[in-house]
Amino acid sequence: MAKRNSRDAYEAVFGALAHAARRRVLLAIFFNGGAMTAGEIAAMFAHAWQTTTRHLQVLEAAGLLSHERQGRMRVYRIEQKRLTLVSDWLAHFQNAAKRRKGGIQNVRSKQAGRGEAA
Amino acid sequence: MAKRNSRDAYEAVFGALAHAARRRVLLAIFFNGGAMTAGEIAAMFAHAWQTTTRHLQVLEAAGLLSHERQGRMRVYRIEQKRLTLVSDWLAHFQNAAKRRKGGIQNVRSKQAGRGEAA
DNA sequence: CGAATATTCAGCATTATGGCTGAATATCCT
DNA sequence: AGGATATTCAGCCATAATGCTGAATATTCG
Repeated sequence: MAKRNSRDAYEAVFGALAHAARRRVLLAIFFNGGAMTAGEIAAMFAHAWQTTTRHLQVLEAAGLLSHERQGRMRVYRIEQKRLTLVSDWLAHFQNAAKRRKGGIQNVRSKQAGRGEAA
Repeated sequence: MAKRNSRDAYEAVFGALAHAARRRVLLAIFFNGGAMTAGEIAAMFAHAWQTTTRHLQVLEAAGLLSHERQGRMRVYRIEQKRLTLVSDWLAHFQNAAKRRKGGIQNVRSKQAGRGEAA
């Protein structure tokens, strides 16, 4: 319970990617074949293992990682598909069609009512 | 002085994208032709204008926006090129070559010394 | 000039984050 | 069983991030 697409999905994914250590974890797991044990991951950082544990939880909560127990160790696997959420978001900016070209020139003369839009 | 590529560039950009309001600002400006006044942007949100001002500063510090004064109003323009930093990062995961396939199977049997690597 | 408009700057309070240390759990080995 | 190994859980603290309100600043208009 925590990854129903859209809504907070973006929130979780972008939030997870906001920390260098977490981005590093994803990259490391990826280049390691897609999976790594918690210990291997924790060993990459200078901070306490427990701190990494928390990062792993954030990544997992965002759906970017999943884990599976293997004996007494825990293997984390990267969920690449989840990253498409980011590329999808970026894709918006590719859509040159919807861009209402002109911008700056006709910018002044608007500025009217301050509506709300949560 | 604060956007020498790499190092903190990723930090700044991913950090800026971590907040929904800021992602919304980028999208809005983009679909508005690439530029919008501070007031127009602030009007999209339910929170105080000053709060938006801060978001705009974060985005600008990350190099995702730039501004220019136009009379008594300030026009913010989106710096799309800066977004390539994100797609570049995502591209790593496309490189199927470097992936050392196999993963899980040979995962146990490692777990050795905990080195540091800030 | 003086009022109105458009915006940012400053400082404050609250909440979120990230890192630490000390348990607690679950396996594995002998 | 008892100890070592692999990890997470809990709770604490310092710092960062967000949102708010009250100035302050620059520009335009009558």
